[in-house]
Amino acid sequence: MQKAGLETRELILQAALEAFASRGFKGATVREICAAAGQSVGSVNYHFRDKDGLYEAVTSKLMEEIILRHEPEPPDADRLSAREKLRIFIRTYLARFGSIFSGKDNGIRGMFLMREIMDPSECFRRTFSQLQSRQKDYLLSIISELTGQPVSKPEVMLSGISVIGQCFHFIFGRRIFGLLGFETGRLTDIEQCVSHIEEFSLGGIMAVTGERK
Amino acid sequence: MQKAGLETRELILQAALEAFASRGFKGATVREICAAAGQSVGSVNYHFRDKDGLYEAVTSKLMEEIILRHEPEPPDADRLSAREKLRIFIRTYLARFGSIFSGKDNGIRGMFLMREIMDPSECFRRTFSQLQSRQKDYLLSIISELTGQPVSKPEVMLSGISVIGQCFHFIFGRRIFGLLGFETGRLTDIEQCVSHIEEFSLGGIMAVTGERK
DNA sequence: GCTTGTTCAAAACAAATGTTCAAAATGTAA
DNA sequence: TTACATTTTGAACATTTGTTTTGAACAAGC
Repeated sequence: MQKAGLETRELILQAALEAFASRGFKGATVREICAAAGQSVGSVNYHFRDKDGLYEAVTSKLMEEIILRHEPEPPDADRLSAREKLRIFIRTYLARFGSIFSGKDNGIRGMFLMREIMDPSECFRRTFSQLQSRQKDYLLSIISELTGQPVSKPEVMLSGISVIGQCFHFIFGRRIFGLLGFETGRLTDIEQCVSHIEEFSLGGIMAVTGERK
Repeated sequence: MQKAGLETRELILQAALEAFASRGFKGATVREICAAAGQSVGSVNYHFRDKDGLYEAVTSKLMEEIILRHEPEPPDADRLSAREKLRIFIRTYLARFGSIFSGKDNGIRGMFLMREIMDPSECFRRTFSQLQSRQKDYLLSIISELTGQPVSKPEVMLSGISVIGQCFHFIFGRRIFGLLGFETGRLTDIEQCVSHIEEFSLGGIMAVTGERK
């Protein structure tokens, strides 16, 4: 395998990610992708067999990148209080998904993920499920530690959904905040969002589980 | 205009909604739509000019239906306490959007909406923006009344996003709860979800705005 | 230098898809 | 019934699009 071969492969993958993200699998054409990559139409057949092969390559590459960056538990978790862990969890969630949904590439990867969430391919389903499952377990353990209640308690699980729901909406909602009518200016400061979600969630968790801090 | 004409128009609209929702604009073909509606290919041209016209008809009809059912403020709002208003707001949100995202038609309308959110047409943008804006205003007024703080306060707006975020995730998350790894069985009881979001949000709002109930 | 395997470009092909149109069918009113 | 408007049909057309193929350019090994 020659160096040039790998390079054009990457060029096509990048162009394909953008095209699939913004126009979907059917909407994106291999001609358009190859043109954007400065390659000829035949190159898709050579490097990826066909359009499906290209799509799968894009998906698995993206999921690999994401899963590499998404270790839910920080390495020094042992020395942190439950409250600190919660704050770090929220910040990490916002930072990581924030960069995916509105990062340097204008949220292209986020668009791609949303399309996959709505209509998941096998590769995505497997990877994402595993990713989210670990994240959920860690979050529930934090809430459990915070409240002294077992993770099996309904209130703990429901609180977990509430926390994730807020985080997700602060990220995903950006795309539709123009529609939602919220003032979006303040939300550029991630740390302020983190502080809000932390305080709000702590108050909510305590209220739901009947504990007082 | 004859009666039969209106009828086939509706048949095509229904089939088109399903096709567009599950396969997107590009993915759905007019042949497939017409076949599902038991009509010939030419009928789209006759009733809707072309595929774009059909799509716009589907969108505007759906948005009309939705906007009719989404008056945010209940008629007897004056006689309710702020807390009751919040609970009703949450219940209404879950019920209405719940039926859209997982109702009798298997969430087809929700799928269509998600596609529009990601890549909004002009008709959708206008209608949805107006809808969400009224909903936001009403929610913020509730929170303002609840805390005695003006709606302009950042904490009030942030709390609004937290409440909406939870509601949205309890609905939308169903579609990906299988992926998320949460136990989804309990969530079939809407009233339990309402109670949780209400308690959690009250605790959160009070914690964030520094009030005690 | 010759061969071989790899990479790439462009033309060619076949299938699909949106659109058009003229004729047929159907319904309505006189 | 007759005449007219409305609706439906399905074949035909032009375009788009995924795929295949053929040959050239290029590097590496003998």
